[in-house]
Amino acid sequence: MNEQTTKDRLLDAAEVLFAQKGYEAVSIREIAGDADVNLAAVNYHFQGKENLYREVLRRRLAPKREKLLAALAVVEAAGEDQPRLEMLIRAFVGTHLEDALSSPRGLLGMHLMSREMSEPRHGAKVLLEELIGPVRARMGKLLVELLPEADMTRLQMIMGSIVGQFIYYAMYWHNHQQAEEGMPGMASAFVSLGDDLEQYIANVIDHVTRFTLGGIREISEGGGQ
Amino acid sequence: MNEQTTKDRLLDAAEVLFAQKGYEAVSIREIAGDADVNLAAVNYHFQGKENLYREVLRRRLAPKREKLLAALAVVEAAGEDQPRLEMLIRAFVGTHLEDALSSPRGLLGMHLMSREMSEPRHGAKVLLEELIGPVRARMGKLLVELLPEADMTRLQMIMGSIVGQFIYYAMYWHNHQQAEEGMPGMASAFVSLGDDLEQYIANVIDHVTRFTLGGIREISEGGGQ
DNA sequence: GACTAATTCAAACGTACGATTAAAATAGAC
DNA sequence: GTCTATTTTAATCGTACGTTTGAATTAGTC
Repeated sequence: MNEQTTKDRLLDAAEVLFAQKGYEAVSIREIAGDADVNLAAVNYHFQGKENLYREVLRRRLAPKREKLLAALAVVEAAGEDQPRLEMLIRAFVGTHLEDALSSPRGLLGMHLMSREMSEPRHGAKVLLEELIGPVRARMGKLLVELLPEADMTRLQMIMGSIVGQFIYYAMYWHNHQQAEEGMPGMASAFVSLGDDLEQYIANVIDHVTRFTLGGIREISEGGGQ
Repeated sequence: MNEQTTKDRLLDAAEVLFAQKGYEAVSIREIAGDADVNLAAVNYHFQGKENLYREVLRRRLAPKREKLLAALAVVEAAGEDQPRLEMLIRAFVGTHLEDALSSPRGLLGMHLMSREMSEPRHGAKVLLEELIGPVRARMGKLLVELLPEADMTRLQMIMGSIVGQFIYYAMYWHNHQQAEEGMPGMASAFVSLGDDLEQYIANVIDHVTRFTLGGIREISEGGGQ
């Protein structure tokens, strides 16, 4: 009847719960219950809650890292006649967000990563750096190449502005979905950005790309200070 | 010897701990211990942990709301000959961040708010909306006035880009400070954005303002889609 | 089918938590 | 100084948590 192994059932259930509520708010009893698995299985297969969490992160983020590196490689290979800066931004934002659309569970990875970036958990910091570090390094190298006149601090802040927007829009969808169930008073203050995830993501990709390009241009033109 | 009331000691200790570790990771025993106060005082004065947290938020965010509304009023009063869009962005970002510099504890309010915005706690949602709702409403009204050609969705996304950057840079400082204590390996991947908070904040205000203005210009010029 | 290793299971362990209680101590009013 | 209301204190309650245990079950090998 159930083809999945106990280990996979646990990973699946844990992923949903961790993404929805955060690490601390989820008990392994709840995970085991959702996975229809005995409580002790968590410790048998993962040697503890913290490591289960790390495995959830790794499983979702490692493929995403590869997709991102591949997308950046395309930009690297592009000729100088092409709009490589726009390609770069769009590749970064688009790959991230389209991955979230690729499967019904894709969005969970974005929640997990966004949460972890805005508030790194102690036990997962090293893993997170292993997963996003290479992407950041490669993107940084490309930015240096495409914006040779900018110093390191400025490049760092540009990346911050991109990532900041990006995380915000991921969190926004998450919170917006949760807010809709039972908080009608909240809705009046929020203008809906669309109820269709696919359309929302397309909007965000387009907006962040153009907004970022404009921001970079403004900063680059002005020169120092 | 100690002039502060028990209530204030609790609020002060709780504020630091909640900002540093988040609501769930702090126990009322820890708060009472830091405040040098009996455990039961929390429930006597605040009727529970959740309400203590709300009072911490309220105490820090209510004055900030007033400062923001005052700053926005100045922009509203400005004549059309002045660069009101730039004034608006700078007022919003600057007031937020300069408040964080106004006292040694000012930064705590930013952490609390950023955390709460990126992941609203159930018990504090209504309070948060009461504190940031009026600011968002007034700022939205101003944006509509200054960017009459943009539709609601676009304005909403512009505000998202501003807030997203803003929260990211607040969190960044927070995490950066924590990362420095005992994670030297992390530093290699991060380019430091400065160790001086005052300089950091000045940089962020300037960067976010210019970046945002560029982004808005790019989006407005392009027109629809 | 017997033997072994891997897995699942029910039960319990120790701990930390938020909350409550009733007595003790303090402060304020007259 | 006495009486009352407020505040502080130590002790305890019930609960939920992550983890551990040892027996029961299943799967794999010859």
